[in-house]
Amino acid sequence: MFSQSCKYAIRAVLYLATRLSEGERIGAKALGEALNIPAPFLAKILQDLSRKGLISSVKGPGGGFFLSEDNQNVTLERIVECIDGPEAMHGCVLGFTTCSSANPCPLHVQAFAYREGLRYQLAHQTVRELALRINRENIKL
Amino acid sequence: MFSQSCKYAIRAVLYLATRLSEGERIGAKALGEALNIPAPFLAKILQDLSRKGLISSVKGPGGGFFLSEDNQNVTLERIVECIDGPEAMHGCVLGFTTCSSANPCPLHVQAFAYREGLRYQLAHQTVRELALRINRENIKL
DNA sequence: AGAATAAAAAACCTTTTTATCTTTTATTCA
DNA sequence: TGAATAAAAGATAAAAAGGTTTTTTATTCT
Repeated sequence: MFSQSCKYAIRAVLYLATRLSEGERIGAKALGEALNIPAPFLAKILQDLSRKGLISSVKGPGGGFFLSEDNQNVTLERIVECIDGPEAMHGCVLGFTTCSSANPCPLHVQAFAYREGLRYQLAHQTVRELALRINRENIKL
Repeated sequence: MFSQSCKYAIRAVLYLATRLSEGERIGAKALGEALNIPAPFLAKILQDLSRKGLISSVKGPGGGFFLSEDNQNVTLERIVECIDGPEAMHGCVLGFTTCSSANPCPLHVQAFAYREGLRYQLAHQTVRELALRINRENIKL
């Protein structure tokens, strides 16, 4: 469903949203260690996200990655799009180019329900909202 | 979700189930052409399925791939397992090793509910049953 | 028996994904 | 100002997925 990079990206952003206090920043290395993700690889991913304005960063001593107020209003869907591309959650499960409810592939109904359900969450839930739930329900990253 | 190989495998098996009459067989080359799948690559996949007894084959002139009575009782889940491995539909969406309903990842509830729906179909629907529906509803492959 | 056919098997190549390493640039702070 | 820090950028490496080619083996049909 999601590429490895995309999974890393989601976990990293949620870490920034839930574990960093106001004004605090974290470097790629420390974040990699905290989440058990290869740090140089994670750095690449964070730079992608930063370039597209989904997360923020500052260079130099005391610098690192963090989320601005704006960044917290980003939906998970945009993060997925940024890393896996806009088609990540839209293609047919069986790879049919013509698959639709009018012209369904053999697994269309089940697959569509599954994916749309998840996609709805990703599209409608912001990082901020999800972060609140993670804290409230004490969910691990 | 499914690898390219797995998508090809499912389509190929469903072709055998719906387009071949009693006693008929089809070669990898013709099947590749019919389904728009690179034939040599498809051949390898078919050989995997054949080795594990999910489809049948005979060599030599007039030979090719086909489904025995037994083969038609195979579930799609077994085909997916054969090609993508047993964990294909079981891992956490975010790649957490510890993800479960007791210890959920941030997307667990949504992802789990919808994925189980699809998995249930794959696990309980045989190739024969799906083939009937494909014929009844005139679904394209 | 021998030619033709087609799967099985094995080796190989290409592309994409995942991961690492090195250099450069911007920032802070002493 | 300059040393230290950390992101940005780019180049490289390793592994996996996707795809092709070649050789071998089994079967059929003349």
